[in-house]
Amino acid sequence: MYRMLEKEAIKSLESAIESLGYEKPSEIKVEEPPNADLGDLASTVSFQLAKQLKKPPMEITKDILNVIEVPEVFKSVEMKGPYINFFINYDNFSKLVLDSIGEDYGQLEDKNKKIILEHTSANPNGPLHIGHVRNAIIGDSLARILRSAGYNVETQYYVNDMGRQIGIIAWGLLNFDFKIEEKEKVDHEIGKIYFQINEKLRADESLKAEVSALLKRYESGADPELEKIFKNIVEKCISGIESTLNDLNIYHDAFVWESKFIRNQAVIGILDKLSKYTKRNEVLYLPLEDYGIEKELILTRSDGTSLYSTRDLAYHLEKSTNSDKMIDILGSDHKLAVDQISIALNLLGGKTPEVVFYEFITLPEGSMSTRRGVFISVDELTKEAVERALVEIKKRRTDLTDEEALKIATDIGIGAIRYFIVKLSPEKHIVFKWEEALSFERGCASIQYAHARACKLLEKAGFDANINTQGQILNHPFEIDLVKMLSKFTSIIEESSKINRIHPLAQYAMDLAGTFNRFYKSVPVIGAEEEAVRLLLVDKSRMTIRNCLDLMGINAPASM
RNA sequence: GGGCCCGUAGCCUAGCCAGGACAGGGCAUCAGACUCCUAAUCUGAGGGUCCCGGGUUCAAAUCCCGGCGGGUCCGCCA
Repeated sequence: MYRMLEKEAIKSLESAIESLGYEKPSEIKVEEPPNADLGDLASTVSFQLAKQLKKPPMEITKDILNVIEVPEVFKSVEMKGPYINFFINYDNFSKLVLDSIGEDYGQLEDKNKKIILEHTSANPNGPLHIGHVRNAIIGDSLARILRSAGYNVETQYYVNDMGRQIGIIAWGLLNFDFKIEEKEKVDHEIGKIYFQINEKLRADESLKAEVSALLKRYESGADPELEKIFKNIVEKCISGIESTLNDLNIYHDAFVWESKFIRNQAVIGILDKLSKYTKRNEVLYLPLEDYGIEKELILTRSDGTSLYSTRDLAYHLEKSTNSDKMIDILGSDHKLAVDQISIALNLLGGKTPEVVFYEFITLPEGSMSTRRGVFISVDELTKEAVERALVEIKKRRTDLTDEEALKIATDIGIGAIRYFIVKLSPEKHIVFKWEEALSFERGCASIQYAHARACKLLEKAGFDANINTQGQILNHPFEIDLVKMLSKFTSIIEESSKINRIHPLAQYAMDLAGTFNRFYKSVPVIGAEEEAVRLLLVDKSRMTIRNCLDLMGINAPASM
């Protein structure tokens, strides 16, 4: 609804400028004035025209105001200095906004486009740690936003089952008496084994050749026993990872194993197609100087085996064929690799992936490493988050059963984690601190709290959606603020989906909750003369907050 | 050494791509608000060389150039 306002304002400005015979600027923008006294939308078009017309902006503003036709949704258009400011007619607008909000508010029209979004794709050599979780949360939230914006989104986890890491684990299981015993969560067990085998490899460098030989044997596909061993490790580890992700409300539509692209000959086919561009010394490589990249893309090792990039190329080509658009979520350390792959992909006739890069999460003492066994696992983080939330809820509610309290604490704990990640621009480096990651005041919990308040209020009032609001209007300033805030939801979704960024949603959710809480605190609902229309406003707020949280993968408990 | 990213109150951060009205939030600090729909809330206050220096512009946190500080990449790793 907010977008409609902007469009109406711009349209009226355009026709005013046209009727004055001025040359129209290439783009007319409207912005929000710094405070409500200055209206709801403002244009600086007079500044833009000043140069061309050699007239002071103030005079241009006067000219425009003389001829402008005020669109119906606005009460007036006024001159505020050289700015042209629009004032909304809230009697009409409020009704329009309330009418436009339903249970599925935020679900935009089908765009009829298929997007394959790859995220997480962590190596199956141990549990997810808090570095990986940034990828997963960004990916899952973006997928939700894109779906809401009307895209058909398939999320994929690319499973690296052929990498050196898995080779190391397999080699260790074959040569020492390590066993996957599943006494604890299996991905954690594999992570420990991986760490221990690395210790042995560090002690004796010559053992690395044995790992390479094993990888070569696996890639050849000639050893079904070995295949079983690799598959077993990877499947088990992925099952642990998947359960971690599920705890965070993250579900992938597909898991795509990279070995598939060796077994189905896709990699061979690609090497063949690229052969007119590739060169060979000890290795097969694609020179990229002509494309402004100094570093060549290596496609096969000197022993003839493929590399991650080679397989990834095949994977991207498949995604390219099966979608209108592909999006990858990747750590910014992959920037060079993506540039390289993209060029190769274009040579092969594939599309260029859109990539969301994020910076690392590090610990105060330095970076994490599965190999060195230095990391905080996502499972630890989740457990801690829920425990802390449970302490908070027990402080406030004595009427709940343990089961009810745990359920709410889970929603709050997970919400805190996801919100902590979602609210930040991905290009910001994060130094992980428990207190920052798991804050419950003015954090995600306060958004969930606003929702719970709305639910409780409606319940108490015995609200019925078919309520008659005849003759009641919203005119309290906090009601107006809330209406306006609600109306912005769809434009935030549209905007976020356009730029593949999720943090505007987080900001919006916080602003919306704040606006609702202010209204709740100062405007009585039950027993008021305007009770019906206010209840309706509360109900629409409830839907909007819930749907907004859902786009971030956060549950909205009805009671807290 | 070269490429990319980041630098905004004690701390975290939005705004930067598409330059516009006194740079928005949050945490922390201080002062207030529960006989009234849940105080995980709300109201108010203090706190800023928008890293530094040039430039472009009527107008720069935002664009350009040059520095400084931090991160990251430059593997026959993924």
